[in-house]
This record gives sequence, C-alpha cells and structure tokens, in this order.
Amino acid sequence: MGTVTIKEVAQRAGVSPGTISNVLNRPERVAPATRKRVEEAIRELGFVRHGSASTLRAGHSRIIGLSVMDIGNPFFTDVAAGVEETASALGYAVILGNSAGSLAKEERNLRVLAEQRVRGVLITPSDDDPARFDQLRERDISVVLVDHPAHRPDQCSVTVNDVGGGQMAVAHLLGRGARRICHLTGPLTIRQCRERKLGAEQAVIAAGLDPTSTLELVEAPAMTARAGQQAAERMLDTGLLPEAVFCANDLLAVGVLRGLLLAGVNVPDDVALIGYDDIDFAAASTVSLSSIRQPTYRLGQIATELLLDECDNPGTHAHQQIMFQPELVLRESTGSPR
Amino acid sequence: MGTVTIKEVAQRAGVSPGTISNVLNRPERVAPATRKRVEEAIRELGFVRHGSASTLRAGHSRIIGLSVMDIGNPFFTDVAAGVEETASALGYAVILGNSAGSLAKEERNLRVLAEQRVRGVLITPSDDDPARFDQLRERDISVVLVDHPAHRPDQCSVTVNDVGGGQMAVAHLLGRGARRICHLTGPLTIRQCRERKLGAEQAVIAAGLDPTSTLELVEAPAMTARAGQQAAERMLDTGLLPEAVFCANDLLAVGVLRGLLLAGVNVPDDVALIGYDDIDFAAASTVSLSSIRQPTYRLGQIATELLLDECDNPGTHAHQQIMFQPELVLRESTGSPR
DNA sequence: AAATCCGGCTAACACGTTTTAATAGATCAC
DNA sequence: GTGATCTATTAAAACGTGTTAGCCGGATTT
Repeated sequence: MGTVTIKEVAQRAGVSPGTISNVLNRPERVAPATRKRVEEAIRELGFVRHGSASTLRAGHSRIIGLSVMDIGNPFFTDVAAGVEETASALGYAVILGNSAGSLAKEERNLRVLAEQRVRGVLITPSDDDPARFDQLRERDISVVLVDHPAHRPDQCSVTVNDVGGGQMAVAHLLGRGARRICHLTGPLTIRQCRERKLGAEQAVIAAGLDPTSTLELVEAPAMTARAGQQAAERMLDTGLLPEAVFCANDLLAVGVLRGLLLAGVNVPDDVALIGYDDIDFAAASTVSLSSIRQPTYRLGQIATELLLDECDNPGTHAHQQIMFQPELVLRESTGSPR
Repeated sequence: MGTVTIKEVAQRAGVSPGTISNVLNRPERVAPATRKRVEEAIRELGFVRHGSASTLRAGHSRIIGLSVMDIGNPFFTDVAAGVEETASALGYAVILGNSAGSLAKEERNLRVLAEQRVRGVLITPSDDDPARFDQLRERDISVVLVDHPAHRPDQCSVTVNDVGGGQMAVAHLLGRGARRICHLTGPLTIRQCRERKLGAEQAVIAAGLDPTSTLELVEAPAMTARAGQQAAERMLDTGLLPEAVFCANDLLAVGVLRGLLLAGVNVPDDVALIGYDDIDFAAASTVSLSSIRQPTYRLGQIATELLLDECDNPGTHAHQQIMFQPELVLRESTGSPR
C-alpha cells in the first residue's frame, strides 16, 4: 500500500530497524557503507518517516504553533512569514492559529496545539493575563511572546519599542516646526496604542513644551481607514485644523489623508501627516506617507530562533526579553522630496 | 509529570482504558452514568489527548495542510482565514506552508505534510504539473486545488472565473463610452493574467468592436504599485492617454492612479480606472477604486469543506470542480458617486 | 425454566518509531 | 596469546491510543 515502514527498509537493506533509525537521526554512528545502502533503500521504496510515531516515542514533535490576533493585518502576516521561513529552514513545520481577538478562540487554538504536543508556541496574546501560558509550560511546551513583553524573567519575548516609536514620530513633527499636533490613536485598551501615546507625550515634554496645549488626543473607535476619514471630517468641521497629525496606524493615516485631500487641504503644506507600521501601501499612496517602520519579518525570525534554542538547548538557553527599535521613514506627507 | 494519560483517567474513574477511548470517540456506546464519571475524571486530571498516539493508531490525523504561493498577498491571506476558521470549527488544525513561488520550497512543504500524515492538503500550485499531487494521493492524502482548475475528474478544485472577471471589467468601461482602453496586465506566465486578458478581449468582441484598435495591451514586469506607477509614467510620455485603464491587479491600479494624479490627470473624467481583487485598500484610496471582487474567504471555506467531505465520506463523496463568479464593485474611479 | 439476546464493559494487541542494554567482531597494549 | 577497549550493529522494550473479540449479567423470548 501507500505506507512503507522502517521495517521494510531494514529488510531491503539487510540491516535491523534500529539501524535505519540511526541513519535518520544520528548518521555519524553508522558506518559509511551501510549508511549508503540504507539511503538507497529509502529512496527506492519511497519511504517517508511517520511523524506521529516519531513524536510518540520521542515525546515531542518537530512542529511549532503560531497564534496571532489577526491574520488579515499585514503586520502579523509579515511576522508569520518570518516565522514560517525560519522554522522551515530548521526543519520545523508551523501550525497556524488565528484568534481573531477572541479569547475563546485563542483558548481553543492552544488546546489543539497541546494535543499535538507541539515543541513550542509563539503567541501574540489578546490580553495581559499570563496564566494561560503557564498551563502550556507545565506540559513542557516552551512559549515565546511576540509583540508583547514578558512579565517574568524566565520567559522569552520579542517586542518593538512603541514608546520610542511614538517619540520619534512626534519629535519629527516638532522638528518641522509644528506646535499644534493632533494624535489620532486607536482604542486605548490596546497596549500598543497606550505606549505610542506615551511616547508622543514624552517627545513634547523633551522639547520643553506643554503637552496639554501642544498635543490634542483623539481616540478612534477602530484602527481602520474608514475611522481615519471620519476623524478627518470631524477635524474639518471644527474649523481649526492642527498643523500636524500623528496616527497610531497607517490605515488610520490613509483615511485621514483621503479626508483632507477631498476637502482641498494640502498635505504636507497645510497639515503634515505621519502614520505607523509602514505597510506597503504607505509608499504607494497619492501623497506618499511618512511612517514608523517596525522590523516585522525579523520579529518573527528572532522569536522562532529563541523558541527553538529554548527547546533544543534547555541547559544553556538564557531567557531573553528582546526589544527592537523602530525606524523613521520620511516621505512626502511630512514634506520630504519623493 | 505534565503528561497524564488515558490510563490514569481510567483508574480515577474506576473503568478500563478502552472505555475512556470510547467516551472520547464514540460517546453513544457508553452508559450515561459512566460517561459522566469519566468526563469528570478528565476534567479533574486536566487530561488532553495525545494527538500523535491517536494518529499513529488511527492511521490519520486531524490536521490539514495549506500551501500558498505568497503569504504576503492579501488574496491568499483572506483564503487562509477562510480555511483556518472552517477547519477549526470542524476540529481540524491547519499547518501553513508558504512556497513563495519556489517549487523547491513547495516540494519541501509537501514532504513535511506527508511526514505528519495530514488528513488532506489544500494547495495553490506554482505550476501546472499535476504529478506532484499524485504522489500524495498514493499515500491516501486527499488534495484540493485552490484557485487552480483540476486537470482530472477525480480531483476537487475551487476557482474564480477570471475570464468572466476580465469581461465584466472591460464591458463596464465600454458601457461608459470608452473606446480606447489600455489593459495593464501582469506577467503572462501567470495563468490568472492570461485569463483576465482573454476576458477583456472577449468583452470587446461581444460589443461588436475591433480588439486590436480598441484594446492596447501593456505587460508589467510585476504586479506591484511601483510597476503600476511606472506604467502610468510611460503612458504620459507618449502624450496620448487612453480613455480607460483596466489593471490585472489592485496594486497595479493604485500605482497607475498615483502616477496619473501626480501629473494632474483627472480620474475618472480624463481617464477611468478599474482594478482587480478589491483589496481593502481599493475603497480607501484618494479616488476610491472600482474593482472586481473575488469571494476569497468563501474560496477557502468551500475548499476546506470539500476536502473534509472527501476525507470523512470517501464513499459518497462526489469530486467537484467549483467555479465562483466574481463581482463588479463600482466606485469613484469609474465615475460612480461615493 | 431454559435458551437467546443485548448492552456495557474489559483485556490485549497493534500502530511505527526511538532508545537502551547487550552482542559480536576488531583493534590494541602488554 | 590473553584480556581490555572500542566500534558497528541488533534485539527488545517502551511511547499512548484505538479497536477487536469476547465476557458478564440481566432482560426478553419460547
């Protein structure tokens, strides 16, 4: 039938099944001559190792789990690409789970991962409760937090400095001479939004200015282009436009841009505009968008490397909380030449 | 330690391990009273089934594989979301593989999936060679093709009518009175591009017009916004703008839009513009973009349902080649009110 | 009352691999 | 030439679950 086992390979090569296993897992322990014979038999019979049997005996699989909050968001997609490529290069497969912001779905995904006895889990948690992960770690499943800081020292995490990103953005606007800045944030229940806002405030203070008069906060109900356009329309209604707008998200920024351009406002001369994330579209917009770039792909890559190091070298592994620095990308929307 | 087995649950509930297995797999065969006792024991001990042991014994897993061409493309992301959600609801996990257009990576991904003895595979193949899938099917792994037509009647596939989509787009432009239309396509090695182009030509013929004088073909080297903008700049250089442009892709269309607007061309009054895919950004663009919408999420959903039906009911399953119809979405770039 | 049936449960083997302890053969020191 | 050391291989025992055949006791039939 379709299923050819280690035993048949052994018979074909004239050795015992144990030797086949050695060829597969510790090739250096087997004499070159027999190794060659075995490899030939494997090819002739089209043998492929039964991963489940392997996992059952070894106690752990060569699969890692990845649970993200929103598979539709380019940020997470880029992270996922980094994870997939890194894991694949090291011989690991990736099981993908999309929690879609729902805790119930996240729980269910983690349960599936536990059933599969995955080697480890990468997760961008929906909330701040660390209890769920302990449940996994009791089962010898390593966990690395992605885009979320670890609460405990014996836990790896990979994040990007959101406070620093907010600071950069607003410092840039201040440097261009803006003194009445609007910060259009997303829901402040989102940690990233809170920190970017904090960074914005710090930049104002660092410049020796008064935060309350310099920075006006507007909280959008969602981080979408539609919400951004609505926010822009409300600004226009008040009659007093800010000199610059810092959006917590490129999608918001794109919406604001559209709203302003439709009303005949000149960007960047009347109002300067900067977003966050540097999604592909930021560069392609009618007025190309200045933004804060995050090393998304690298985020996934490093998280995966940390996870697999923790799995493969449990003795020497040192838990790390890595924080990347974002990068200011200047384009037309804050007055840079294209 | 962390690992609690069926045996311990059995002891706790005062039954044999076989009964636990029955509770998990055929609950109706066990008396309500004992079932309740077992379920309680499971909860108390925090038992979770060992997926690999289960797979080994049962001969198949509760995992399906998904191999896509480009995880960064919103089209595939949306398909993946449909797959993930549908599979998850039916108790299946999804292993994600990104072939990134490389056949070698695709091969490697399929190998990993074969090792895991996945229940089935959803794949958007990089080329037209059907031999690779036969290799899987010999191992009792079902295969459903996504966004690619099946060559054989005993093979399921789910596609979207690309010829029809091209037809719709150009018919709409003709209906607005355009008689000099530019079709900006992507590389014609891509099947989808070839078919959309064919549809465009058919629409012209159906309107009783001459294809060669009505439709000008421009082939972009890539389907990106940058390539679109460059194409627009070349059109402007010639001095003779078309009355309308049909792009094989929204990203191309966004680039064209940017190029035209920067040159002071009015869209849609001077040049009408329509894209393909209806990515989120199409609606958010400065001049919102008319486009051809594909039922991406549903594509993933139906493909998954077909696959699991083929797995669970091998007797009654009827292989199907399903083709969805795309949908015309009208916005400002072809003159519709916003 | 004996024969039959049936629901509910158990015992035990099988799935394909990894790993440990043991074996046989070869090499080496003395 | 004898015993010790080392190398290449093997036999056999796990890993945790699913499944099959069979057992037991009570209910139903004749």
